[in-house]
Amino acid sequence: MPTPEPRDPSRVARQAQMRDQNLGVALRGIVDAPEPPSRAQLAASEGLARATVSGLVDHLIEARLVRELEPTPTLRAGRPAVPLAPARGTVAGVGMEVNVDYLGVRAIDLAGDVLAEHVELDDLRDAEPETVLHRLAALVAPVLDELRAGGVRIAGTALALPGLVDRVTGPLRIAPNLGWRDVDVVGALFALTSFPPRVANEANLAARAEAHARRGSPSFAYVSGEVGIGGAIVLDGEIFPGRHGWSGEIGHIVVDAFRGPRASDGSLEALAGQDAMLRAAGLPPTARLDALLDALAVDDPRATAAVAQAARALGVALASVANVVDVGEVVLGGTFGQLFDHVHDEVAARLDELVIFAPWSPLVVSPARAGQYPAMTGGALAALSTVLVDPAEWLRTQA
Amino acid sequence: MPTPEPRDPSRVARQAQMRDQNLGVALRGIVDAPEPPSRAQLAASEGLARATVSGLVDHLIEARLVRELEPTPTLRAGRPAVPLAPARGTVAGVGMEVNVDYLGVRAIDLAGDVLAEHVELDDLRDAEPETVLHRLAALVAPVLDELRAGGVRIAGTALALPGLVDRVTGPLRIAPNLGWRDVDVVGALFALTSFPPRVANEANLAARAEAHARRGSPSFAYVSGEVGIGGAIVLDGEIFPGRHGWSGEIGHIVVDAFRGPRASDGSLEALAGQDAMLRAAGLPPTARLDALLDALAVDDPRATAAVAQAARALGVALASVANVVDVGEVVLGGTFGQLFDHVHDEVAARLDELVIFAPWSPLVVSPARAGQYPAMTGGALAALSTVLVDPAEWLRTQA
DNA sequence: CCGGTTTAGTTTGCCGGATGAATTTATCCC
DNA sequence: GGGATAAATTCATCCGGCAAACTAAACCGG
Repeated sequence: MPTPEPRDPSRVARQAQMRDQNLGVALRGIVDAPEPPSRAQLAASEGLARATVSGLVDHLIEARLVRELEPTPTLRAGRPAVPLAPARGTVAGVGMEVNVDYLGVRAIDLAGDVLAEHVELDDLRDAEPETVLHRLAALVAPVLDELRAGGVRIAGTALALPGLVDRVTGPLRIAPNLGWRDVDVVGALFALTSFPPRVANEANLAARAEAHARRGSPSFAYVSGEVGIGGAIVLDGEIFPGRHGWSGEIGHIVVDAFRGPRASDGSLEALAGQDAMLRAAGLPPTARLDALLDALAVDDPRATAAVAQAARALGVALASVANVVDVGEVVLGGTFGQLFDHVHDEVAARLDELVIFAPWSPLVVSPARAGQYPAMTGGALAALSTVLVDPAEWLRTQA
Repeated sequence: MPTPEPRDPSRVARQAQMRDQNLGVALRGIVDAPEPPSRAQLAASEGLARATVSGLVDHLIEARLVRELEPTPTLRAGRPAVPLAPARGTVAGVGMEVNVDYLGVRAIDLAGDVLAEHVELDDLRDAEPETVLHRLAALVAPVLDELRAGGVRIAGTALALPGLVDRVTGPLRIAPNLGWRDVDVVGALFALTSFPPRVANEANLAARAEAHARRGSPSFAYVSGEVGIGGAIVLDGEIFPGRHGWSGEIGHIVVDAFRGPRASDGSLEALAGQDAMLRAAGLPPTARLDALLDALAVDDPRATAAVAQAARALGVALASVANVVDVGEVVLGGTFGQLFDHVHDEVAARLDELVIFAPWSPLVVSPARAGQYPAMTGGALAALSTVLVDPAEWLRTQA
C-alpha cells in the first residue's frame, strides 16, 4: 500500500479549529477597526451571532489581548455599548534592523504604540556579521528584559536586513551592500537573545509597515530606495512573499538590456541606485543624499539630469511590475520618498504610457508615509501577526 | 449610529459551512489524486475521520460527481478498498477561444476527458466582434445541446481572448491583435447561448491548463507567444489573478527603455513578438512561423540572429519577472514552445545571470506540455473549478 | 419618580456535524 | 473453517455556533 502521503490539512474544517479561527476573526476585527467596536457591532460586521462574539471577547479579555473602554455617553436610548480596543502594553512585537548606516530595535504593542526604541547610527558596510550581531543583541537584550519585567509578553522578534533572506530555512543568503553572504543570522541571534527571530528582507518589512499605515487592505508596489533598491508587492494588505520570501527585487529589473557587456549593467539599481545618481550628478561617491537634494534645490543641471534619468528608469521598471502583477498604486519610500517631488511626474508619465490597463484604471504614485525606519516597525508588526493570525494557538504556546 | 459596514464574512467559521467545505476537500482529494484513493486513504490524507469521509463520499456519489471503481485484487489481507474516481460524463466545463487564427470549443468532464471539441481555422484579425461571436455561438450551441441531451450538466463556460478582460465587471477592454476594444462579450454570448460565460485572458487560461498538466501545484511563469506575447504567473497551481485579472502582461515589460522615442519601442513584444522576429529574419510579414523554423533548420544567419536577439529580450524580461515574484520555473508556450530548442540556452543563461536568487535556487526553463489550444482546455477547467471549489453550493444552484 | 422603549449583552436549549469506539463486511492465510 | 487484517458503517458523544428569551442599562415622556 502506498503510504498515505499527508497532504496539507489546512483546508479541512474541524470544530476544534472553528473556535480558534473565530477567535482570530474577533481579535482582528477589534484591532483593525477604525473605531473601537462593541460586541454587537462586531457580531454584525463579522456575521456572527451576538452570543458567539460575547464568548470570544470574554476569552480575549481574559487573555489580556483586548480591553473594554468606558462606555461613551451617547444620546441614544438603550443600554450603552462597551467599546472594545486592543490591550495596551500586554504583548509586544519586536522589530530589529541592520542596515548600511544604522542598526536598531523597536517594540510595538497590539494597540500600535511604541513601547521601546533604540537606534545606533554607524557605517556598517563591510563590518563583520558577528560583531554587528553582537552589537544588535546588546541593544535588544535589555529591551526584552525590561518589557518582560513589566509584564509584557513578547510575541516574537523579527530582523530586517537589506538582502536576500531564505524564508524557509532561515539564513541570510546575500546582502551586497553589507558585504554579508550565507550568514546564519537566526542561529546567531537565537544564541544571543534566546529568541528565534524571523528574518526578512528590509523592503518587505517596510512595505508591511506601509500597508499598516494605510489601513484597509491596500494593494501597491513598494519601492525602497536605500543604498540598493529593494521593493515589495502588497496585495490586499498582505505582503506577497513568493516561494522563499525573495519577491519584490525590483532593483534587479533590467530596463536597458543592451547597455553594457553584461545585461545587469542596465538594471534599475545600476541606473537609479544612490551611487549611480550621485555619480551622474557629479557628486563624490562619499556624498550623501542631502548633497543631491541641495543641488536640486538650486537647479543644478547635472543633478536635475541625473534624477530625471533615474526617474525614467524607475518609471519603466515600475510599469513592468504593474503589468505583471496588476497593482494600481506605487509607493515610493526611502531615497525615492525624499526625492518624491522630483521624480513623481516622470514616474507617473511612464506608468501612464506603458501600463496596458492605465486607460481603464489609472495608476497612483504616492510617497511612503510609514515614518522613519519603517522596516523596524514592519518587523514588529510581523512578530505581532503571530498573535493576530491565530491567537488561540499563540496562547497555547505561551501557557 | 454608523451603519455596521458588512465586512468580508468569508473568514468566519460556521458549522453550516463546515460540511460544504469538507465536501470540497473530499472532491478535490479524489479528483487531484494521482491514483484513485479509497475512503480510508482519503481520510488519512486529508486528516478527517473515516466516518466523516464516508458521509461526504456518499453525498458525492449520489450527486454523480464521484464514482466507485471495482476493487482491484490486492494481495493483502483485509477487506479490499473501493477506489474512488471522478465521475465521467456527468458534468462538463466548456472552454471557448477566439484568437487571431482560429476559434473553437472544447468540453471536458471531471475526469479530464474531452467530451466534445470543434475548431475552425480562419484569420479573424479585424473581423467584427459581433460576427465572430455569432460564429462562436453557432459552434457552441449544438455542443451544449448535445451534452445536455446526454445527461451532462454544464458547470459553466469560459471564453479565452487574446486581450485585457475585466474580471470584475466582465467586458473585454482591449484585444490589440483582434482589433477589438470595449466589447461586452459576456452580454453578447449570454444572449446567444443563454449561458453567462466567464471571460479571461488567453494566456491566463493556457497557464491554467499547463498547471493542470503538471499536477502537484507547480509554480512557474508562463509565456504564451502568439501574435502578441502574453503570460501568466502560476503559484502553487493557482493562477495569480491580480486585482482585475490583468496580471502577467509580460509582453509589455520594457527591456530597452532608451531604444526609441517611445519607451514602448523597447517592450518585449516589440522586440520578440512574432512580427518582429519575422521582420528581423528578413521574412515577409505575411510569413508564418513555419517559414522561420525552416530558415533556422538550414542555419540561415539572419533567422538565427533574429531568434537570438528575441531570446535575449525574452530572457531578460523573464528574469525581471522571477526577481519580482520569486518563481523558480519558466514555461515557454505558443511560438516560444515551438522555438524552444532555439531559445532555451539563451533564456536560461540570462536567468542565471540576472536573477538574484539563481545561485541558491537555479531556474528551470521548460516547454509547455498542455497540448494544442491550451487556452480552450484552461477555460473548460476554469468552468469546472466552480464545481470543485464548492460542490455543495454548486449542487444547490443546480437543484 | 415611574413605566415604556430601545439597545447591549448574557443565558439557555437546540441542532448540525465532526469524532472515536464498536461493529459489520470482505478479503487473505493457514 | 477459523483467525488475522483492513475497509466501511453505525452509534453515542461532544463541541460550538445559533436563535430566542431574558436581563441590564440607558433615554424619554408624563
